[in-house]
Amino acid sequence: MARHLITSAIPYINGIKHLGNLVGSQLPADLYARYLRARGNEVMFLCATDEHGTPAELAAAKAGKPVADYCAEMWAVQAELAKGFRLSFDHFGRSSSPQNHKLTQHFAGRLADAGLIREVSEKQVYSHADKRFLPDRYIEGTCPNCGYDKARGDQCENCTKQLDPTDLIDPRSAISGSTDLEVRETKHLYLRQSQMRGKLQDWIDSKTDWPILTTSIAKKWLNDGDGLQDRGITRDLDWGIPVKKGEEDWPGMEGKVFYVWFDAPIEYIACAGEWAEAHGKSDADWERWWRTDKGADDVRYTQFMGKDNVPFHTLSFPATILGSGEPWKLVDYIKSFNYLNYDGGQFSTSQGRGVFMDQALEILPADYWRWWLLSHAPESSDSEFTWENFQSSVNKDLADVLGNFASRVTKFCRSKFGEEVPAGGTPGEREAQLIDDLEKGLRDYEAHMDAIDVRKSALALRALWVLGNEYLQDVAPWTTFKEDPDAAAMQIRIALNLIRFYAVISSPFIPDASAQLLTAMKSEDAEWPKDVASAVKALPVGHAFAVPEVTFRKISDDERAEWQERFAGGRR
RNA sequence: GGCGCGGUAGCUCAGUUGGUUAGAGCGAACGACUCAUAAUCGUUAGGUCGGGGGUUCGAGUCCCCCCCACGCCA
Repeated sequence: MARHLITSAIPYINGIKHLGNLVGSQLPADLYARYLRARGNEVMFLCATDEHGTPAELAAAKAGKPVADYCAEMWAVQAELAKGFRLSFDHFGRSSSPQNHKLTQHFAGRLADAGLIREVSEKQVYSHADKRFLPDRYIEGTCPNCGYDKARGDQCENCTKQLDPTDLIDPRSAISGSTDLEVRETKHLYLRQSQMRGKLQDWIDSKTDWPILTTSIAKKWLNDGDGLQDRGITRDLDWGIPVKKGEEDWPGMEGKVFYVWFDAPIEYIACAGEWAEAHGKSDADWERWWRTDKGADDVRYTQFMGKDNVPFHTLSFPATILGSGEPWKLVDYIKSFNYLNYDGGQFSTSQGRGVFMDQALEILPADYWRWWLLSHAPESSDSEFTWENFQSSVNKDLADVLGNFASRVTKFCRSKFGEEVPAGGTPGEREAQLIDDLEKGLRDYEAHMDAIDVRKSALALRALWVLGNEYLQDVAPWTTFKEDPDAAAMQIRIALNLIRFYAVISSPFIPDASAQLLTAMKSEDAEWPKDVASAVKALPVGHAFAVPEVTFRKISDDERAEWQERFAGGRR
């Protein structure tokens, strides 16, 4: 039994995430967490909302609410959706928590002491009407290059030219439209990542088992151009963690907050502190997950994220941790994902294109989505959601292969032997063969799960389901029953046990259906099978069961067409 | 423009350090079966592995050039 710390990239507080976001981090992280727990490991699975920054402030203003209230509400919404998708976080925290305030300030202080922070004076646009500094992309004006009148301060969308806010003709605030702008001098803190380049390079180079996607992104940032650049870690905003050096004030930094990318990953750690508080535990209880001097040296830490988050997790956050000089746990393995596209294009929040987490749960139970998303996870390249594919995958894999297996076995038994595991007969060569095949298949499945090969795991699991149908088809108890009822009883006894076996091993993918099947089999034995031979005898002769409700219903062509239409976008 | 990840059967994708007739699932055709959610099981068909050169006894797998898609950056 090992100890596993698992984190999923923390979703931004602003708005409801789409299925691409879900499959890019939270869902595969949950799969892995559930699997490791099922195998008897001690698991700490953490996630949180990323709450700071300008977008949250603007969304709150748009909703007419104080930003803290807005974040609290959106956190509740996201927590509820996470629950809806059965994401089994040990704690779902908030980057705005007191724990994260304290820890972020602590890290900044340590980094400053280590000489890894420098102060930089820069010019930024201040809006009198908005009473705030404007990030580049919140300044609009006419492009000096092409004359487009809605160019943003960072780039012109029309001609794609990169811009500086001061390049714009007739600049105005994208928030209020005000032209009462002023360029002001302001001071900010920069993390001297460039100083850490060697250390980070060595660390990345030591991770030979990481996916190419992960290391290639990290190496690009380390080596491109002049190499890893220092990054600003503060902003002139109200909403965020006040800049402090540990517990002390930071002269010259009054009224400023840490930039969201600096405090967000620290929330991974702070979240464990929130977990401890929420469960009445001590500091030692969470520190044993994060401090290698306090018990975390035997922890294996795995992070899940979309490819856009890789630079922060391979470079910025490790720079923070290494730079602190304290024995915090560094990540052991980063599992990163490509993007999921939607029906020939991208998911789009602004156009309402694609399926979002709340909508998905409105039309179908979580397991349907979990199965499709995980069995098609964008591991090696971007992948594509299509309704045809979703429909055929759900109908074939879940309804026909697994659901129907449970149905045919239980109904046959009920009609011939009644609703209990029948006695009689002796397993023979064919059963030995089945057990052998299942044993190999199970090992294959476990190997893929251990390696976090999500798609391959799904394929291997499905192959195990197929073995059951194959066996039934082969021994045909409905025929056997006519000449040798005892033999048929033995065959169906095995098959009934397979239902329980499938429920147990499928639970990381489809927890609700697994629970339903286990309930139908009236079994509480959900322990991961040590070997198949004993697993197919777990339900003894005479053990009562019930015919389960339809475990997975099919998606009709009409539904598919209707949903395709409904989520095509362009409705907002 | 630079860089990155890809371009493998109708569809979604596997293909370790180059090595016998390129694989899986779905879809298709045919057959078997009838317990079951018109489900299941079996068989078969289907690809000049984006294009062109090269290295090698041998390349989807290495090198060069080009084309296409996506992404990142300037």
